[in-house]
Amino acid sequence: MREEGHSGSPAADRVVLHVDMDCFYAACERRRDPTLVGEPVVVGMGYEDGATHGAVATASYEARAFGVESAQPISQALEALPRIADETDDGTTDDEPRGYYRTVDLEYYQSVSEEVKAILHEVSETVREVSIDEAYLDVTGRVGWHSVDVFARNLKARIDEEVGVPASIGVAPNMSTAKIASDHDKPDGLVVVEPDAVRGFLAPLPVDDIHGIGPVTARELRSMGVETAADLATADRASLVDRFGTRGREFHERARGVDRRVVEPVGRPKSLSSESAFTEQTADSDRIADSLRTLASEVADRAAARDALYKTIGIKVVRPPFDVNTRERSLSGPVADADLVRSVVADLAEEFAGETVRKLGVRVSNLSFDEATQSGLDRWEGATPSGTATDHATTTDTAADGTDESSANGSSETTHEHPPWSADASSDGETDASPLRGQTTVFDFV
DNA sequence: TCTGGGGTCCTAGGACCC
DNA sequence: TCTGGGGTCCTAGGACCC
Repeated sequence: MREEGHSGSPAADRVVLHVDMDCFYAACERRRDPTLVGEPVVVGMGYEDGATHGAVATASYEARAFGVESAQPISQALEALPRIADETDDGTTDDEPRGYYRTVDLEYYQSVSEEVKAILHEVSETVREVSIDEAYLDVTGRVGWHSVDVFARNLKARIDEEVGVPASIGVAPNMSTAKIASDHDKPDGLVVVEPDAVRGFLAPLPVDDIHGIGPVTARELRSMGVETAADLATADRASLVDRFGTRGREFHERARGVDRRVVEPVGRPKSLSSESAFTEQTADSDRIADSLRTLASEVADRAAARDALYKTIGIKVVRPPFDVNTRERSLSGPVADADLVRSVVADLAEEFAGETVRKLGVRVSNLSFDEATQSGLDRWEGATPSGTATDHATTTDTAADGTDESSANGSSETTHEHPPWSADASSDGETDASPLRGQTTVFDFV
């Protein structure tokens, strides 16, 4: 990420919003099925109706109240909060709490996300979309600190009224603080941290509220006697760098409310991957080979759909209990060739022949996006196969099963484009005009 | 707590080159 | 025979995020 140079202007000059949708997947399910409003909703990944495997992708606050957490195994979530559909089962009393379980429907969530993002782009020229449910806006020069609270409240209201999902917004002079602010009063929160208030706002927070500090780093920091952002802000920089490398310097700055990153749109992806877990661990070599072939094809298709060339092909093999192994091989030049992906994957997997696995993955990385492929392959075909074709030949040599000669330009795979989002549900006509909660937490003390 | 899927970034050692 | 310092690329693993 680019950093603002020297420049006389302090970072405090920026007005950055972090928009974070609340329990986004669950909110989408509620938008589609309003009877879920106010009910405990659990959205599971790798989960199918009636099954017990998979993990919690999102739990509504009502479900969280029963101890359901995101990333938790579905089996555990079901213990904490049985499924509504189980009601016909015997032996349970009627007043036992029940939850609605749904399977992720990413396409639908994407379509809802697009609607939200469209609004964000309308109100700000500078938008960084971080994920399906999160974005940064830089509205410096458009909105001042005196009016940003009204601006943000209107934005929240628009998203709620026009799309029908709740958002929390944090406003601060930089990305890091805005992110923390949006998290501070969830759900449906609005927290404004003015430049003079940043240090005071951050000071009491636990270190792991800082983006980039997870459980491992937090534990290590605590062992150094660093518990809060204030501790971190006043810690000795040199020893932080000593312990954490370049991240140490970053942590120190973030804790002091310093973040020179500029809000800019995300660029091209750096890697593409597909993975999938077996419902039960297996040593069946046919199943494993099959699964790898499928994953390889998926990844190659997705790369083709994005006009991406890749130079590195890798696999991930997870052995019980949870032993993650990765292997990768770089080619001598970028290619887009599904057959090659499959054969390199098979080759890399040989090392694990006979092993019991619980999960497999395939990844392509070292991506490049060639203009030529964007405007159509024809121009390429006759032109100059030389460079990549020879590269390719050298790489297939290393492949055990000697794949036949196909060249970088020649993925014969048909690309399965996703259909355009079929957003059903236009605006839900009768949702009560969401009352502006009108509550803003403004940190403007010094 | 027996663990889903899609990503990003950092580290560290080794190969290789000049 | 012993051996400097800088740079880049490759690979494996790990922390972290949503």
